[in-house]
Amino acid sequence: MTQSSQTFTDVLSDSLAILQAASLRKTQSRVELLKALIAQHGPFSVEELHQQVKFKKVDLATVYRCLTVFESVGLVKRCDFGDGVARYEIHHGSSHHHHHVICKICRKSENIDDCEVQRLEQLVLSKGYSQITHYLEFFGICQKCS
Amino acid sequence: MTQSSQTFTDVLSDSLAILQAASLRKTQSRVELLKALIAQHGPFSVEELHQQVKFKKVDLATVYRCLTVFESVGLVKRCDFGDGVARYEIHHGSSHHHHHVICKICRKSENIDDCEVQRLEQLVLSKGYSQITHYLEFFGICQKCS
DNA sequence: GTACGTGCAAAAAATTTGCAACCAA
DNA sequence: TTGGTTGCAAATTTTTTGCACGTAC
Repeated sequence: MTQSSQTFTDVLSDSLAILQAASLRKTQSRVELLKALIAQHGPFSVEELHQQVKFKKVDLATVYRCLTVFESVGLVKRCDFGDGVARYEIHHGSSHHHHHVICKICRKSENIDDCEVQRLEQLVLSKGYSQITHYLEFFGICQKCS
Repeated sequence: MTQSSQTFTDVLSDSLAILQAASLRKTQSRVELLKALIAQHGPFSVEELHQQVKFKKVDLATVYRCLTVFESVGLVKRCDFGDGVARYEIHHGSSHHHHHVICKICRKSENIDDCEVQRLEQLVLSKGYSQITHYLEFFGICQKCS
């Protein structure tokens, strides 16, 4: 697993530290969401996350708002799997750059840890763009579905 | 330009042939949409396409329905730029595999014609997935916006 | 105490669907 | 003729926003 070098508790406290460093309050909603994001390896859709936290009285609108904030401070990464639903996964110190393979049928994803795309970013740089990032996803049909 | 090896007319008639080969009718809405998709290099959002064809009495729902059909026969490619809006670009014989750089601010895109990612697909293949495709987009800020 | 955040409800944006009329083959 | 398509309207789905209240610091 990508994030096994740190325990759940480590990642959570690091995440909370990032929140506080950004002058963001440690509210129950945010803590619950972070716990959900860290406990299982995402990416999760907003709806999936809401399912996990709504019994703690966390509203769907709050989920949207928290995820937006989390993304702005780099706590989560937004992923788009081409189906019109935004997904988020936790991002922390020991979670390195990676991509996903998404099953075209069940929509489950698996990590792809290799990435040779940095070189291509040079090309983009030479076209005059700055602050370049890239987004790479693989689509296929997993064994269970085929 | 990517598709300059064929003229507008060539690409349009090829596209219409694909439609007919798939037993899909050559309706005015579909022709107008294809013309819009071919005339300028996309990708276009559904809304942008609708703006281009609505004076021809093509309804927004029809745009959605046509694009879904076009995608299912490989006439267009769906692109997600991570902003929750689906975009489509024409795909035809002489339009080769490519990616985009998307400006984080104006959302305009430019083609990236190099792709070395095929090798990575081998890795995905070895994980038991079939019918693998990949999706790669670059994000950055273009000169005009920075 | 004072912002910042939240719940709730309503609005907005994006997409899908039902159905009668239309039209391409 | 006739079944695939469309326009229109309504319904869903996804996301955002306004506002008064709650709460972290």
